[in-house]
Amino acid sequence: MGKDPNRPVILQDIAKATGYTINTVSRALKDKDDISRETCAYIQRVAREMGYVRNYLASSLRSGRTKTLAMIAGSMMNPFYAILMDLIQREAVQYGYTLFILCSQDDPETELKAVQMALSRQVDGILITPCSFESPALSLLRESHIPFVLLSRFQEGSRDDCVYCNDEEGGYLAARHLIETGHRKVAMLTHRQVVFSSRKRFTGFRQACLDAGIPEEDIGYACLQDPDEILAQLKAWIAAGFNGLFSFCDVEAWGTITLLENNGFRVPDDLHVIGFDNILGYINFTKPICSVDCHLQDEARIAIELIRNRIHDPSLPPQQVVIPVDFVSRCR
Amino acid sequence: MGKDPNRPVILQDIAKATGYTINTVSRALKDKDDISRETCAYIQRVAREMGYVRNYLASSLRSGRTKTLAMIAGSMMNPFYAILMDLIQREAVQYGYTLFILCSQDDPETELKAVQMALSRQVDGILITPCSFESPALSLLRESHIPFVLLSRFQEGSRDDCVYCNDEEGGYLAARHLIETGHRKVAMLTHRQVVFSSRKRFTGFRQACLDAGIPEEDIGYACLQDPDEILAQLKAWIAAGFNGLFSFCDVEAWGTITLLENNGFRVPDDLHVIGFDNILGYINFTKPICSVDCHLQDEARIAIELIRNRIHDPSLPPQQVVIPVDFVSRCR
DNA sequence: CCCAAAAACATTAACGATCATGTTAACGAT
DNA sequence: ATCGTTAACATGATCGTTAATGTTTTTGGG
Repeated sequence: MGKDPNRPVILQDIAKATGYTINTVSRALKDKDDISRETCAYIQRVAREMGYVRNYLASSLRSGRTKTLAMIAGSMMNPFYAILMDLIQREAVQYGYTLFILCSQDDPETELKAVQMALSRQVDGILITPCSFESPALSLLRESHIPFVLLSRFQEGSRDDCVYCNDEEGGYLAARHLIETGHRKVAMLTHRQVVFSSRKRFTGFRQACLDAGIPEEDIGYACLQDPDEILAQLKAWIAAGFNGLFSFCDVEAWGTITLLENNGFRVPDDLHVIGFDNILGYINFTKPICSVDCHLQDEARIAIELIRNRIHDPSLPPQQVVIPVDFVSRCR
Repeated sequence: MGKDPNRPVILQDIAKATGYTINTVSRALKDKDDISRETCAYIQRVAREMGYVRNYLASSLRSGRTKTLAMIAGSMMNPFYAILMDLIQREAVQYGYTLFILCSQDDPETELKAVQMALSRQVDGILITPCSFESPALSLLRESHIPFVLLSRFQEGSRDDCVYCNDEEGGYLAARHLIETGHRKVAMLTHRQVVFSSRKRFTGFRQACLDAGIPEEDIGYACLQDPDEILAQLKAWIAAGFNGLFSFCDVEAWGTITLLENNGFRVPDDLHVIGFDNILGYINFTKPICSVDCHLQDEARIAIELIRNRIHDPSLPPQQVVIPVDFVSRCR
């Protein structure tokens, strides 16, 4: 006839146990200031003893704030996103936020569903690296009037909140490093046309080459996905005397290095391959490569800062933060 | 005087628009069977047109099920966990679950907070790779009567639901591979004493060696964290004629390989290093190594299956699933 | 043609918390 | 002594949805 013994403790139980009302208990547990010191301490003690855990569903439904964020990224199999997610999670938890994770697998339809799911969950804000800027998910997001921040993505002329690194400067630094270490025929390789980042990085890359007096024909660029095509391109470059390669990112750089080594080439002797993101600042199980440090930890910190600002004041003007980069040399 | 135009559409709005009651709308949207076909279709159409998204807070509060799961793992910077998370997310979404992600940073206190947070969020179930089996988080979890599944963790004699791979068999296969490829002095190296997995893998490893007639003194084992100590141990082994190394996992194997190569050794010529987890089955940016495939995708699938079973029927006997492993050779 | 049963929808009461107001008593100032 | 103020708590409504029942209306069997 008794109640379920496994039923979680609710405010009502504490109210009954302490003789105060539910409201007073609620306020006491939130350290509101119109409860006397002793009552507050007493209620909190009893709550702790009874093993009370706040029901966020009820709390959020009433208050309108869930203290949850959603992160929507392509895939956690890419260490870049995984590391970013880890950093963001750590940052979010500092402010009492819990993080939903949704992977779009770089598929616009899945991404749209992810946004819908996040909206369904009444998240306070969304952190997203959209597949593209034509993504329907992004349109829905803009219509929904829910705070969101674009991670590592930036569209010229957009009014979305975003945080991204100085890609152009990064490309410039990358080229300058290659040039300073004696490479005079250099190229950039990217797998997927990640809008803007890729172009920006090449813009800076090219500029540094021109500034150093390298002629146009000695500045290579290719956007390829198929390993066979990539290998063919690499062979062509090497045959043409190219000896420096700037990869779009570290992950692609390692892929390229593995590809080269598996095909009898030697890195960096045949081709000096450098990357972007400086993932080695966070993990340490791969071959050391030179890279552009885009300070992911800062990006995570700022992303949370931006979303908090936006949640706090939806009328803020667009917040667009560019993170400065610097070059990390790991040459022998 | 009008209402907030950005206010999301709720059942009430649809009720008003269609002339039915809130309840009917709710039931129609859930395809319940005591609403006529036409009414159901009509309501769903209007709901879609009005851009209705279900409020999970209210829904969950009332129904008692949140359709959320929490995954608690050490860190997403470790690709092993990141990949597992990605796979689990994909699997979870198939069944309508949204995933909270919580990182414990392998710290028992943070882990405990993560569990409390998950409980606060009223998740339907928790997937966790606990720091240790003495973890207070695990105790809380057991007391809370909330469904949970241990990932890649198993404690002899425990009655927790869990899914893990056949570590002993994996170790056996690893050693057999080393032996078959001509290595007669072999060792296993592990960084952290991950309870059971590590011991089990060595048990199998050692057995395979003994079965092949390798004497005890030619079977090495070390559990070290400090890179300097690891390097010293590796040097000692190599000096003693050891030429085969079984790393606890792929990530550690790559770390070891990088360490060796940075110190003038050559892999696999000086030391053939193999790993565990077959992460290369999911990512492809690192040096190819031989590894034991523990079928992470199966683990993810089964984890979700187990948690769903447990949610559906809390009285089920403990479900403990061992995933068979096999060896993937990537020798040149 | 009556009654039982089913179909299709409505009504009411939760779920567990928080918000906006009430209420009471104590206190100091005038 | 009166009034206003504040401290400390209580009351009632509400968040948006779903579960448990009601209430009609229709249908079919004898």
